[in-house]
Amino acid sequence: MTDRTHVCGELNEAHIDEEVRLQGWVRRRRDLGELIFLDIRDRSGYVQTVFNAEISREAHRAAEDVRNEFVVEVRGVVRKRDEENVNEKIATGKIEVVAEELTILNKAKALPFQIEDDVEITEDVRLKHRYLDLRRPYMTDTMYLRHRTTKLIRDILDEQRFMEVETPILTKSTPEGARDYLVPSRVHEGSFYALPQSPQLFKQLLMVSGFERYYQIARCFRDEDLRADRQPEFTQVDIEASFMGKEDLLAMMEEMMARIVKEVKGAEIERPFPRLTYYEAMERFGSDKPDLRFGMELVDVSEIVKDSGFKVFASTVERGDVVKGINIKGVAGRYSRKDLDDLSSFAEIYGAKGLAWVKVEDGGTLKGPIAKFFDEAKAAELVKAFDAEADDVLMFVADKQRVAWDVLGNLRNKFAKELDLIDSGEFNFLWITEFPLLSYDEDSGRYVAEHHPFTRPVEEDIPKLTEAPEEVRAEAYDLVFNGYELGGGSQRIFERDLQENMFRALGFSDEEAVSQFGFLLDAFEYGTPPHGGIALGLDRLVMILAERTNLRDTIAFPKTASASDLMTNAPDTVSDEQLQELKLKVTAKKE
RNA sequence: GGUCCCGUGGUGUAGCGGUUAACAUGCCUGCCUGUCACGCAGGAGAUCGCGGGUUCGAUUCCCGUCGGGACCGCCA
Repeated sequence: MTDRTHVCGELNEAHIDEEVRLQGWVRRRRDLGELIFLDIRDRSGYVQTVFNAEISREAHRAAEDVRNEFVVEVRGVVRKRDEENVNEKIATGKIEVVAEELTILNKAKALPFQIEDDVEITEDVRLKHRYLDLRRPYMTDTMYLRHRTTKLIRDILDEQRFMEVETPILTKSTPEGARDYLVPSRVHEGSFYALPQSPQLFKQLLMVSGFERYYQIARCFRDEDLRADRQPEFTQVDIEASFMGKEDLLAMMEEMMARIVKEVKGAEIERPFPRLTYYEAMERFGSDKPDLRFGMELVDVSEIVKDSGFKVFASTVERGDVVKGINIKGVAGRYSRKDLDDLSSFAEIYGAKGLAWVKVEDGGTLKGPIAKFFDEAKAAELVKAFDAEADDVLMFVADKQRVAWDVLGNLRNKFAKELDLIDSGEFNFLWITEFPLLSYDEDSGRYVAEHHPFTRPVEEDIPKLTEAPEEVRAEAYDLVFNGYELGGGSQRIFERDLQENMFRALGFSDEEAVSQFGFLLDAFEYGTPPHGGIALGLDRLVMILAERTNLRDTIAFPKTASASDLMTNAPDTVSDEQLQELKLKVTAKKE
């Protein structure tokens, strides 16, 4: 076996009359008797080869035995196709290779599914045969897009004098945050490593080390339930910088995003990215990761409806909650009374008791089950508040602020999708700033960090850390891309006493703080520079760029919704010997 | 932990309280010199996910279970 001389997808008219040796997979075989066509595919694409019995009886004979996905070597001569035989649909369609010799390098059984883009295959079949699924051009293309994105990120950060440093995978379990994946230690019986949820502490310690600009394409692990955009192991572009203010960091990230979108999608995006405070994002869009490619903003009508005849609304405002709504433009004719009533179950998912609606008719008249509660003046006020016209539908939620935000934010996205309001060619980035530093957790009866415990409070809010923790804003920023949370970062605490105050605000005793994070507190005493950073979800970035709605399609070997790998059958039981070595006893019921 | 959807030849689907379980594609055989989703003719291939129940009879209805998917909770 000799090396190939060319790759299939790059053959063109410049190669006419050249003798070539190709190696690849048989994409498809078309047998016309004395004439056989084999499409030969490699990573670069595919090209048609012709086996004509009149040219080589032997090669033709060999081609008769070939089947789809055999790996073959074809020696032949590139020929221009006759005008009528040109295939405009493929890159190599103007030429073909006249085969003189065929060697079967390896056979293939009939496949569980065809290697094509346009076939629907259920997820479990794809995952069980992932190596075949990845042969499909659209999967190969996505993995290549991922590679280019990653490469670009490395190039850009390198230009900016960032250095890549690897941090441990076997690390320490710390309180706060997601559930850890644990790894038992053999050497230290009864002790466990944890897989990192992120390299957070290590990257901050690298700042103490004076590395100044660090990055890592880092694998992270969180043992929480999965979603379409959440895998138990995922990849973060992890970045940290000393002596680099927030503005410089955000500007650099914006440039990175712009270059990636340009390179991968060929599109220009506007900079600087818009910024919304957390509160504004929630008030206007009901989400801390709003998709700004469409409008449909939330409107607070509490003041209008508080003295209306509709008791549900009035009493909601009475007890200090809110009535908010959105205007779904031009759909009154499209949705029946039943369609709109049925949306209540959608609202209930997010904890609302229900959903109210009115249709707007000519002249601003309201129609629907609750329309009768609003007199002419109130109706006019509502129409004005929503900037409503005939054929609009107004949807209302009367509930706690949080619930109103959630329901309407999700409703907004649902309708945008349903009404096809989103231009898929648009790339929308924005920053969300001024997150609350802490929030009160009812279950544990204490404050928990919204971002993480190392996030720096906004300077002027620091005094409030003890008396009014929920009012403290964080020096944090999230990057939102097309309605997905792409990443988040913050300026960090770098002083021991402030960090200790933060731990106290989180309800840690000083002993607990030292036992869990003593190494960090100690490090802060040896000259720690001001620093901050950000982490981006690489899988999500690729997912959005590849226009997928599912993270699995951007990961070569992903897990199912129940966190298993159908190809290797992980996780799996282990032998008693292995357990004994680790001094572990399994109490789970055997199946 | 919870809610919802799906499970039928290799693959993707249809179907129905009693069927010879249908269609497309793939696979196998034969024919074919310009195909490129080649075509034509023929053929093989299904314990209808698994267990239980209702019924004279269940692939079909019910319950459970397993597997896949989406979502709520969870994810600093």
